[in-house]
Amino acid sequence: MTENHETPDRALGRPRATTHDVLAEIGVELFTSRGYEHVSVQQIADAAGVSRRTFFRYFPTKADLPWGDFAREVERLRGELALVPDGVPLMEAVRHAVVEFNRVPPEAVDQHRARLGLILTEPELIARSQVKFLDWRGVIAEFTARRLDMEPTSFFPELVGEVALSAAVAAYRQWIPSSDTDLTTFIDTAFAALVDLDRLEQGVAAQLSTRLDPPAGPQENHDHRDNPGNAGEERQ
Amino acid sequence: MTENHETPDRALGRPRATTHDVLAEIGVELFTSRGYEHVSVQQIADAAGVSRRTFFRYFPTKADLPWGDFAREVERLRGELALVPDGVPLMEAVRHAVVEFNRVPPEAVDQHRARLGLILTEPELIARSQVKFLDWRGVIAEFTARRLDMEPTSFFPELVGEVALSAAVAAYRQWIPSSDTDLTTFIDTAFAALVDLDRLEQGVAAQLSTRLDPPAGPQENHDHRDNPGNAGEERQ
DNA sequence: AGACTAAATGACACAGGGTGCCAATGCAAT
DNA sequence: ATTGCATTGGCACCCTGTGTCATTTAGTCT
Repeated sequence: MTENHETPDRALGRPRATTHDVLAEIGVELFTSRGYEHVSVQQIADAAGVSRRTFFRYFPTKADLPWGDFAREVERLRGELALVPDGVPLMEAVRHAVVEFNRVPPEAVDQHRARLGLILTEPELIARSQVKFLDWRGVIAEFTARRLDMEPTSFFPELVGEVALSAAVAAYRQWIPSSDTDLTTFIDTAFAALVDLDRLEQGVAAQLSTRLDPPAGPQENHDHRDNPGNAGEERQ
Repeated sequence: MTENHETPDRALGRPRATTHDVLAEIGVELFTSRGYEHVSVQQIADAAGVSRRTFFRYFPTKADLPWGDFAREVERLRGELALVPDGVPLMEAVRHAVVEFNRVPPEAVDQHRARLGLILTEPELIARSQVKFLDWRGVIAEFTARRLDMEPTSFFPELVGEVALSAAVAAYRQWIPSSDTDLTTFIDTAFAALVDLDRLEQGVAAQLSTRLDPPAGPQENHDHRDNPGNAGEERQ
């Protein structure tokens, strides 16, 4: 879209005065400290030493700021899906891809948490998320469509895209305030619950929860493959 | 919230110059004919014979127009859930309530389709939907929380709320352009797929789809009045 | 009838988001 | 030095949304 022109050929014309990343960083900083509504685009532009008009050449909307180069992220998700062998069952494949997609390097965790906190808290950003996630859902829908031999806009592909995003968002919401548990664990648990949805009654729910509330005795091995969800905690 | 003051006690003071419904009707009409972005609040106000300032006393946002009195609708959903007997399994209960919630009288179908079409098509309205649906999800989460004996903001209640909305939205998207099939059928199918998510491979998907595409086989007359909630459940 | 009360409206001003337009800028190649 | 060109900055403009206040229009009380 607007992104990805950071270093195409670096040839001629007046040099750029800023970067998506710089603007995003300054913006998120101001938003978290003063609150989204109390920060004007003018202030962000000033802090970046750039005119207001130029800001809008980098980001189409003030609300796009915390998303950084999200188009690139969506491509990363597409890549994760492409890596999954054809033999893996549909939802297992989606689950694995989404989990891997949400693996963040330890040093970037705090910043990531801040961004997600903003995105899922501030009303105007919550609103914008629905639009930003359109492509995200689309990638899942495309993958599902290929698997089911259907059109990407038909019922089940769209449903799977929608549901996968639901699981991810619910996981984000729980992860944001909890500094102990790894994000991938939440994601993985969400998908596990998704697949067991029809058995989700008091007993089952409590059992699944034990994975999240830290150490309370011997965990029963809910074994999903090589257990991708439980990594990352001892990496600080 | 802002609504529900249409006819409280009808006492003293200057009489109202318009209604939520009138403004909404005019707005949706203009939006569908000229496109959301090309209609200004000023134009809507003019068409309703009201000042622009007054418009914003009825609706907090231009994007709230197509939603009508959504708070009342959310209460209706809460009511549907309250009617479900305690014995019914969780997802079955949610499914039934959402299906009933989405039953629209035949004479209101066209208008409803127009509104949903706007809401799920126009970017700014798509964005707003995320905020509007917050309470909707909350109602499902509360119900789930009571069933699982958990806090409404904990993981599984939020997940179920999120997922239920996903199913509904995916159903809406498919229903909008298809004038033949009843909305409740789509909703019901979506929930059926939800519960069978882990078995959703080529064969199963195709089988579930047969309910939607009428062409082949004995066409079951869409008599939605009878068997409301279990059109798709026949697991072993 | 006339004064009083109160809810709602309308007019105005203002901050902020977003866009179109055009001249100015600064670097590279000629 | 001149030219080419992508990018910037400044300006005007429309729109959304909000605070403020005088004005309207009823019902009610004396």
